[in-house]
Amino acid sequence: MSVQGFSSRTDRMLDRADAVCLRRGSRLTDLRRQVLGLVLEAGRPVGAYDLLDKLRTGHKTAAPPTVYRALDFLLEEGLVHKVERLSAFVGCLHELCEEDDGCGHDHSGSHTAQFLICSGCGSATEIDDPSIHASLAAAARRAGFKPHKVTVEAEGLCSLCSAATAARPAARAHG
Amino acid sequence: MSVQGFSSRTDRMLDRADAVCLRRGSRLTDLRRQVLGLVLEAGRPVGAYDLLDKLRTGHKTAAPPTVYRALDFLLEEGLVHKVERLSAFVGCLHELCEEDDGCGHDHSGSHTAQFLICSGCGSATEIDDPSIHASLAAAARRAGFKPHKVTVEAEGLCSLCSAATAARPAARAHG
DNA sequence: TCGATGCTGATATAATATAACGATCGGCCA
DNA sequence: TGGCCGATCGTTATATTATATCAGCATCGA
Repeated sequence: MSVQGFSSRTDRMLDRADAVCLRRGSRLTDLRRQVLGLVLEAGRPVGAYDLLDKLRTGHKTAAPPTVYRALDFLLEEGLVHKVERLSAFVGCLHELCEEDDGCGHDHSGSHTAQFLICSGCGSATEIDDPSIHASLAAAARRAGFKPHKVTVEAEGLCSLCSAATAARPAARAHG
Repeated sequence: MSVQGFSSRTDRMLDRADAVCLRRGSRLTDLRRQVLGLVLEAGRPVGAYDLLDKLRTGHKTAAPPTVYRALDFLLEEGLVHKVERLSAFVGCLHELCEEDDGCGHDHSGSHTAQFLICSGCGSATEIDDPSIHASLAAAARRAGFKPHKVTVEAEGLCSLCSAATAARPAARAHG
């Protein structure tokens, strides 16, 4: 059971994650569930040591390996992604979001992630554009390269920050 | 002047880099030239502290900021790229390679990089696929996102390693 | 000459990630 | 039942990557 109270939305996503793991014969332990919950609640890329701090509020003994091991598991299962440019982690909404039920993607084992990272507000929006994926797959094939894990990251300004910056050049964040 | 002897190929690339900087009004100082030379000679992604070690053979006093400042400059000028997945740096062949004279790409200020990273032999091949670029630009536009720096990294097996692995599963490297 | 700017030297420290070893828990099967 | 085994986690220590800060020095233009 969770020591911390997560939002009901997060809890539903955790239950989905649980089901996914069950189906695959892997175990979403309390600790892993806790870490995944923290990542999901953050709603933005969050660093391992930030997670560690939060984890410690309900788990005094946690140390770096505690959170890194949990993250390794979650990455392996495709439940979270790492944003390389930020050395930070985000939940994979395509796996866990109820709104995305019918998107048809199967992320299991593909380990591919595409992000639009806003340097204004720090958000990272996961896109999963089939045409980017296809172009990359084609280029790899031409090179005789067999891709295993693929990272696509664009850093720039989201629409809100871009509008805000146009209005007042010193703007740092929106909502 | 270089303290270390670089290959004549590297020297030619350094001269090109010098010309590029001159054209832009930036300065490829001895130190920066030295660091760029080390990156180019490596011929594969190389970590900042590896560079530091090499730099120290001819420059006893070098410290981390020495190499990071040089790398920041080189990144800004598009003369090297950072491979995020490896926290390592490679020369941008499209800027510096004589063979690529007529490729028509203008990388200046675009800060985009696409790599095929082989986990077998540690090579990182820069591709610069226009269709990947176009797909990404289109996806960003649809999201109202203005990309500034773009990273595309596929980790997997290059053709040589893939062949070697098929032949003898324990293989680690080719040539 | 003066100040502004850009580059480097040098020390210290922050931030991110892993190694290594032992303890515990559960399942599995002789 | 008892013992083995693999998976998970606790704990300490350390490795790796990156930045902050301040001082010195050169260059350039006013």
